[in-house]
Amino acid sequence: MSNQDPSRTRRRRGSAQPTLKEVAAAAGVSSITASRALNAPERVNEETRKRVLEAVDRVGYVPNLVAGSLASARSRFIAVIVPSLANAVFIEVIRGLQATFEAQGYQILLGNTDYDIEREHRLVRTFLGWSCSALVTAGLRHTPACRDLLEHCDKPVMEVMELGEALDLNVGLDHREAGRCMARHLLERGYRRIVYVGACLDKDYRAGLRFDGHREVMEAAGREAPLIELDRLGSLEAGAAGLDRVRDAYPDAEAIHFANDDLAAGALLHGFRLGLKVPDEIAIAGFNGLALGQHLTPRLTTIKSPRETMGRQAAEQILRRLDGKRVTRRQCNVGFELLVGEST
Amino acid sequence: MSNQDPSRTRRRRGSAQPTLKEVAAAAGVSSITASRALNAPERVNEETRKRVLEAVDRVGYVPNLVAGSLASARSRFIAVIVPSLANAVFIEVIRGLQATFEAQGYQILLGNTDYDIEREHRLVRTFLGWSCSALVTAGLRHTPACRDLLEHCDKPVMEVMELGEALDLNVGLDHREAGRCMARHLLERGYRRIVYVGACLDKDYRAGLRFDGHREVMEAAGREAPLIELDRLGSLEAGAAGLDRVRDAYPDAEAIHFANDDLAAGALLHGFRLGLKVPDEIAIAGFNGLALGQHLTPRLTTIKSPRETMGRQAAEQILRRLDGKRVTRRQCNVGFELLVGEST
DNA sequence: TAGAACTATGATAGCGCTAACATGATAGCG
DNA sequence: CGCTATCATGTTAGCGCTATCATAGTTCTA
Repeated sequence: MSNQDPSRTRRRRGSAQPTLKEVAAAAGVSSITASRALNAPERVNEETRKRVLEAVDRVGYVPNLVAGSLASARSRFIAVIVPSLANAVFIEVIRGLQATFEAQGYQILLGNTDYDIEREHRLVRTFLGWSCSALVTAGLRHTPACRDLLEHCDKPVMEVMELGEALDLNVGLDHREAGRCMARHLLERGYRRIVYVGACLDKDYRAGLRFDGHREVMEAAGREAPLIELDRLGSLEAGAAGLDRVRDAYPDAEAIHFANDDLAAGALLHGFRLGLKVPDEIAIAGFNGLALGQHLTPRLTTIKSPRETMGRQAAEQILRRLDGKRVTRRQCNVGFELLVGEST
Repeated sequence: MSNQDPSRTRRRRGSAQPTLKEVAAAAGVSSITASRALNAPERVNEETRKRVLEAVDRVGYVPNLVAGSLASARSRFIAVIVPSLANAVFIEVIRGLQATFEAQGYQILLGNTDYDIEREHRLVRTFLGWSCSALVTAGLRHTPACRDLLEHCDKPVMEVMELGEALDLNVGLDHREAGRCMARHLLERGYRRIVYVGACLDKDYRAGLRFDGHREVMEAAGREAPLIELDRLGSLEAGAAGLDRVRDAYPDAEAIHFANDDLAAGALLHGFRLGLKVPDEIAIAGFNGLALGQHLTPRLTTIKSPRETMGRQAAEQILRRLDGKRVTRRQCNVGFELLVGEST
């Protein structure tokens, strides 16, 4: 059986949507002129541009960005990779990135690693496959293969959240120093038996860095630095459990340095339920500077990091680089601020 | 000055990355076989597949998804459009969507409208331009042009959060009924002078629907339904301000029905700072069932909606549709649950 | 054992757009 | 006035992949 119509050429129909060619025909110009009218208006006569825009409306044209990206070998995608969406901290960074990038016509591709650097690697591959314009990832730890990809992809790579030996661009803060800062504060307040409570420090290794700073200061002061590690990531429940575990394991503890505000707030609220006097019976400190902590009674002592700003700064640096400007300061320390409440 | 080598054809270099063709050459097969080895393994001999995969590793091939999408006229993108990233509610829905879609190899394209349906329209255009496989948007309200795009794009369109006259698929809950439910609860508890406090009800119109339900029940009971509208969206600060405004404007109010838990928790915490007895002096109720409310003392009475589940269900329905299966039940009510705490 | 059905692979032609080069018209300059 | 510079537009050839059709070999069926 032969083809019913051998003269008919092979058929393939894409999206059935109107294409630039049709717009061009409707406007009486070539398709490249239509393309320019949309993407580089200054290169086209005012009159012509108007005609093209009218034609766009008339035929209901929606640009095929996939085709455009393939042809130009670049997309207006920015890959953003974070370890978790459950943690408000990352959401705020994303918000800063998003606001800045969207205003410049970039679209964010969001990836979630669940604190797994293998998944990070997979996400990086995928996003590179989308010809993203730049990559933003939370943290400095990657698999060797992922490192390799990032180093050789020839796109701006931004590592946010922490400072250190970065691949390319880096906006963040010094977590070890933040840990030291809070430990010093607690010692200054006169507390001596201080327990650090973290959750999954292997995953949330930045909290691990803060603990390192904490321990450093404690040991320099000739004090021990006991650690309790919870097995669930930051949540109010986990914080409540943490308080119980400290009271159980270290009945004479005077203060608890929590790895983050979720845990600390959970402990504070739990302490309240138990009728515990904070900070007289036990002092509580956190990290992040979430709004919640500042609305509790007593207000939570914590360290505030400028997360949305961090996102904005990261985005701005990347945009500068994408505009062809050399970025001189590749590393940017956004710092942090000790907020002293009544909980310590 | 002529070209240095006129015989050389026009040059254009894409990403300088290895392509499928190179992989194919390295594996000694045609590029289409290499393509199949990666995308339809069952259509290729076991041996051949292995050789291709080795070649992929050898040359460091990263698939160009843009080219693939153009050729196949579909991408593994799912567009997700939410009004805000500042609101934990949407984040949780996104989490549900993300977990389900990512497991199936789909990538989420996240868009944020800032509660502006014009921006929603722009985002829909952009995402359609990316040949996304499906669209998820929070809510049933769109500009007419956006409606039109969504109706004619021939892709699964999922409207989440609320139930109603949907374009295509719909997973959500009945906000009006939720408002009724809480109003009934407050009346049953014996409160009579009840103030509803919302924030930007024109934007957060779902909270407006809940107020409608609330008012309906109040009026049926022969009671008034005073409304106080704040000008900042849900936050602890706004909730504190809301409590102050109610005490100022309605000194004899017995209960406050807040539009969401952020406001309610803010009020509860503020009341605590003021030394106000809740619920004796004033009862407080919220909506959402956030973890925070359940950790406060007194526990917040609220209505819990299964947000992550909503995301998962939405994703599953879409996946079913994308797999070619007809979805019979286009509308899915995920319901809600009244959580009675000690705050009422 | 002829034919159907299936398996494994390949050749070819796009997908819809834009980079690179080309062209013709007009303006600017000494 | 000839020459270059600039502007507005067009022609052509891909970007890297996959849909479609084609082909040869193998297995199954009656």
